[in-house]
Amino acid sequence: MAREQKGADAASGGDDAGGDIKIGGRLRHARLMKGMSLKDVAAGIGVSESFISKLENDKVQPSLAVLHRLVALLGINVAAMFNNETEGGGPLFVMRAGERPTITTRLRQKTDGVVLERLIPQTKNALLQVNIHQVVPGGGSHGLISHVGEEMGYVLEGTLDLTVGDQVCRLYAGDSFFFPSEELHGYTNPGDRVARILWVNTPPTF
Amino acid sequence: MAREQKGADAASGGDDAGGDIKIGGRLRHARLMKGMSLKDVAAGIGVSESFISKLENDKVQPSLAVLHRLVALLGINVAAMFNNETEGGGPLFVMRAGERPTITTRLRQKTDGVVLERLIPQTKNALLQVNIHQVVPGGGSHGLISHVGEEMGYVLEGTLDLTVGDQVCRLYAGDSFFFPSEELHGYTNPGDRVARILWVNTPPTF
DNA sequence: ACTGCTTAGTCAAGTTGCTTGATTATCCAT
DNA sequence: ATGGATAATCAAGCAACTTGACTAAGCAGT
Repeated sequence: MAREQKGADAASGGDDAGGDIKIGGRLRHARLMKGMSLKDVAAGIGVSESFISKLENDKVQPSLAVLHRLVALLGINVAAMFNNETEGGGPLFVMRAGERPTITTRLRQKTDGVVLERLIPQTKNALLQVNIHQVVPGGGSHGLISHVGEEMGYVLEGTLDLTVGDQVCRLYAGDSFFFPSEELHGYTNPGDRVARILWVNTPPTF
Repeated sequence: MAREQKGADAASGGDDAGGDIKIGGRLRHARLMKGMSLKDVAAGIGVSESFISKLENDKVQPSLAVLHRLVALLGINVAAMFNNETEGGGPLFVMRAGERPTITTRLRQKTDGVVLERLIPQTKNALLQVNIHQVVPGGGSHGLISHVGEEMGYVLEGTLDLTVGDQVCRLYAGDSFFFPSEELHGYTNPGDRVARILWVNTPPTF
């Protein structure tokens, strides 16, 4: 009686739930962004902790009701789960060295001579935000930004005085840094030539 | 889940071992940079896991023999424990240009002559994973990885042939790229000198 | 309706990574 | 020796997460 049975998910390679779209990774990302644990999320939407675990590992598909509560709690929208399309032709998006858009950010007058150069497309639901900050000598960003997530940077050239919390650190070309975005952070260029820093944020939303 | 910081023992009166120099934080940083667990380190130098924990929490001072094995395993030198540079206390994590661990990784696939240089510590639930890939001429990684998330890169120097899905693109110094990690991707270095690419993944949950 | 299959969701046990308290072993100074 | 400090171990515990067995609800097809 035991017939050939499975075959259903053979195409999608494993024990994921039914071969549907995989949203687990994005859910996990959004959760980690908010600094929540499985238990937090589970309690927040009224399901079990293990169920969230299975969701994030694509072992199950949530019902619409659950999904709705979930995205509401995580501060994302349902659309963010499904559009994995980068606009344009293929999935690969390349921006050439001289052809990237530069944004002169003078959010306030405190942002002296910082030019942002966008390295990746800014889709609305992106998980990454990467820019090259060009800071003129004496310039800097005294942003008292404090958002969730993590950020890191790599000094391409020049010198940078980076302040994070109450730590100040002078960075030179080739140095890299990392800190949780909750910390207040700002920077200035103490050198006498332009500093260029490749800066990575996650996530850009919220 | 806010991060609990405890921060009480800064005044050297706490339960740290003997009021000596505190090397725990640096040991932990070095360990995280290598992406190792307490158990890994403990097994690597032949002590118990809990002992490493106490070391990193400055509950105990290692013997010279243990310290020697420790720094050998972590790829640091004993001097790095005692020069009172910036790092140690706060949330900011800085890796100097020449001091980053390089991992001659043979990822699962054939990874010909690719050296990874880790730019940020590798914790379990990190949202970012950033490395500099050093690819020798003719070398490359044909990783058939397909995980959830996004990734991007920035060519620091050299030339790279990047394959994503069925697209192939030749990249030069200063170019940047971006694609969703679900796509199969690999790369080779078609040039005649080393290529260095700053590579960002999110999330590294696989 | 009934039967059977699939699957969202729960409960409990297991795993991992780390911390802590109690205990033993080792060194060093009287 | 002998006692005290402490390096190091063992075992228990905790928190975050995963996994397997189970329950229940939906949706087919006779």
